[in-house]
Amino acid sequence: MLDRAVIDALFPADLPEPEHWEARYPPRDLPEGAHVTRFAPSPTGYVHIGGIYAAMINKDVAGRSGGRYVVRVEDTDQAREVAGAVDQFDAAFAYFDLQPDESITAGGDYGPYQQSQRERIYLTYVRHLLRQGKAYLCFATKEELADITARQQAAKLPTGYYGGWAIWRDADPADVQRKLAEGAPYVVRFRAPDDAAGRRVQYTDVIRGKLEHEDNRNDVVILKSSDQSPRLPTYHFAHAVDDHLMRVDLVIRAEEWISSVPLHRQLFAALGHREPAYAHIAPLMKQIPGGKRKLSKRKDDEASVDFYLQAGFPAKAVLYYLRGLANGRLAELPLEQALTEPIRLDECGVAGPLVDLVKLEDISADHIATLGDEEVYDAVLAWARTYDAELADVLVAERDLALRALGVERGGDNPRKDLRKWSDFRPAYGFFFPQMFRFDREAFDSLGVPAEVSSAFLTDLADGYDHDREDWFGQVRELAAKHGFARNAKELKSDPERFPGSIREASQLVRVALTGSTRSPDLHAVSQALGAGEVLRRLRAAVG
RNA sequence: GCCCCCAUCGUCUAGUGGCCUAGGACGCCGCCCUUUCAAGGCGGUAACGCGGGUUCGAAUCCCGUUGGGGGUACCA
Repeated sequence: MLDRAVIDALFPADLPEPEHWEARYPPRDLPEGAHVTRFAPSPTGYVHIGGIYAAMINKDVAGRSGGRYVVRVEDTDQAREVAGAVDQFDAAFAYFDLQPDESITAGGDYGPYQQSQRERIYLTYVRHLLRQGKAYLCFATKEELADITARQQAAKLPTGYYGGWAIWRDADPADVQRKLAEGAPYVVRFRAPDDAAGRRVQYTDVIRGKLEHEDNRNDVVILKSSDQSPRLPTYHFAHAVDDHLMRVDLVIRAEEWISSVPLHRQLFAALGHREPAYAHIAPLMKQIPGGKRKLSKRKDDEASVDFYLQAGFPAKAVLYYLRGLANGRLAELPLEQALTEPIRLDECGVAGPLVDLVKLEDISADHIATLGDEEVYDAVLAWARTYDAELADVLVAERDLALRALGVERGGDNPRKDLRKWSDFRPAYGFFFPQMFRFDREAFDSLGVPAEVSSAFLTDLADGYDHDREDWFGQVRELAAKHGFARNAKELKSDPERFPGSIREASQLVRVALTGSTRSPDLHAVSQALGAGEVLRRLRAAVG
């Protein structure tokens, strides 16, 4: 073991002792049974939808218990850091109403909430471990490490830096000092307990129950290379320091961390910190040909929160869907109720669910159908301001028209469900606005009605158009008959040669003329929203 | 290679030894309604991965196997 003086010389002279930080971050004064949870994203890009999922569960469990929910940014990997990521986190949390009780922006008594600013805290504990011989300096090079791994693989041994393979674990202090004098860069490794090899450990996961593992025997790196500044810890060590000092007592995180639990427990024990309870949630998956895999930031658009924001899925619909994934019970409840019911950890599934966008759209359409016209208008406008500027301008200029359009067949017992997300507004309702209306000649011609018949029919309709007629559709019906259309599809079918089409085709001519599409809400309602002038203009334009 | 997690209709799931002829929701298919498109109503399709045990009895317990997922980094 190195002399204390040698160890201390490695650190700033004014570095506090652990007691200082203990006093600075005292145990929280919280009611019995309250939990402190956290979400710890790394700023390597946009937020993953799985992150929203985890954040939602963390926040719900903490809030429900009367505890605290904190967001801590894990920016210890400077090489992978993406600028602006933290702001994106905040924007995503705001959209989904998942604001933390404590974070970089929200503040709090247990900060800083960004690991790159906690260097001195980590150094205190690294020095503490070093002085006790529970950690040591390692000068192994990349090449040496790769060589160790290769030899272990060849011998079918577990890979890692442990036991006899750990070349600096029991190095002669003189050799260490010589390296130090040379200025060779080093990392600090945790000294796994000597009796760890072959030992099995058990712990109880809040979601999965009893879990058993081989104990950790790797001397993992806890402090990254000395040739970097600031000196930052690895995830594992930061977890053992930060979650203790932030007084987090319930760690809810993704399943990929299960294998690290034995290590984490050793770290907590070595530091003399009380270990938190763990709850490992199943990762969100994606269907791929022949199976499924974890949603990947790189490969899958729908892994990104941006995807949901851009498409304009209402936050509540996404939350409702996610809650249903976490607790199946909630999926059976009405949305508003599911949003307020607690998420229970012991009801969380252990198998990774597939993200089903079709289901999400269904949920979302149902939800939007319950919204009032003004609510939809406001939401579409808010969405359009960042994702469709042209639409936003039109919405502002034509507020009344927009509201009338949204009023068509919405509300009541059987509302239209043609909006699954805000980006559906333009294709579904855009035609209402003269600025965005495009007559579709191709759709018009594809109806198969001879041009002279359709022209005569629509001209006739326009000439005698009665906008306020009580039986509005009656005039379409009458003129269709006058121009030789069959009264119904059956009649047309009985003698196809005799008619230019049926009342269906006649209706569709009017529909395409007025809406530019063969699909639209009720024609009478559309005409009323449009106004007589616009109806006539479109009728005549279709005639050409 | 080594370690770990998981396994019911296409999807999310209910199911904790007899209530299971395996239930619900979404999707899908069909029919009804209808001037179109949605919506809605009604009906239907569809699953316990496989092999051994234990038991009077297993989707449920045990073992094995297969399949999927994850870890094994100075990424988190």
